[in-house]
Amino acid sequence: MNTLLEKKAIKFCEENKHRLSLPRLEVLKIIGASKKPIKAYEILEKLAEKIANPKPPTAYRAIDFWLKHNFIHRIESLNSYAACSAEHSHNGSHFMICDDCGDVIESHSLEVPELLRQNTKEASFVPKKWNLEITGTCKKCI
Amino acid sequence: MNTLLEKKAIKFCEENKHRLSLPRLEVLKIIGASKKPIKAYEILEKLAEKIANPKPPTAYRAIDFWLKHNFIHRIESLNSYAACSAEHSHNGSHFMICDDCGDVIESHSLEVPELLRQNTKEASFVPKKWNLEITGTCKKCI
DNA sequence: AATATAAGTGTTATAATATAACATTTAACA
DNA sequence: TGTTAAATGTTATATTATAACACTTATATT
Repeated sequence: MNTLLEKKAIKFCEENKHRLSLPRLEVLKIIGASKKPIKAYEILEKLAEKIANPKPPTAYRAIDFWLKHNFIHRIESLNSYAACSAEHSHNGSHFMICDDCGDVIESHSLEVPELLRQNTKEASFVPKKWNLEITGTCKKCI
Repeated sequence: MNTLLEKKAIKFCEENKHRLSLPRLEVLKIIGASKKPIKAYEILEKLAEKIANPKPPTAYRAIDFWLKHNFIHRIESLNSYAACSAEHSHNGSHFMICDDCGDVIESHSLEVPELLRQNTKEASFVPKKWNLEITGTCKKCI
């Protein structure tokens, strides 16, 4: 039984001639199944249930692969990784991180990219990727 | 000869009854004097010119102090620290990071905080801090 | 089918970043 | 001047991430 994310991954790898190896697939599944952003060494622990005695590079390589292709995001302030919840591919990300319960909400407001366009234009800066992280309190914890 | 940043720090510590200890002062000077964001262990190296054989916690404590009081920012995607270039105190930051030359430009556009206000309101999220990092190419490197 | 090649993985070791824990010192002030 | 809170010194270790190189796998020729 494949999730949407896995299907997307299968399709992507076929179309782009990337190998959907066991480490890649399992790492993506682990991140996709996690309710909250997950840390590299937590991924590695879970990976050990599927692959014999995996080492950090095995996890990091798969993480880097999915990051590069925008299947997952890195939450910088948490050193953690989360599946991208957008349908479309995008090269920016936007999170609200609750200090209280640790939940992370990914936002898909189109206003940020639009704002960036103007903003970086003024500075003559050519943007490639962007990341916005907001900490505070989510509605469940108010 | 004290820079503006140091004067601000002296005033702040007096007014708030914090100690402007040697590690704190020197760490702030080091970060303030750095043209580009500087890493904790680079700060530690420079600190060794002023303080005998300093250890990581000495640097990190001072860094944390100035972070907490908004004198410096942490550039998450670089694991680096930079003096805040704003006059006013603010609890958000906004950087453009050049992939090419490594320069980091701090922006003070007021549109981002305004956007956040609307955006987080919709999600019933109460924001406390925010950080926006944009990578790309700066005008010198285009 | 044999083979060349590029992509990817396995493995060992180590680098880079950050913090816990506890003893000691310093400053403020009752 | 003794008490206390804030801060530092020091040792050790936790956490996060990558370099380097040998080996394997898939693909695409010929």
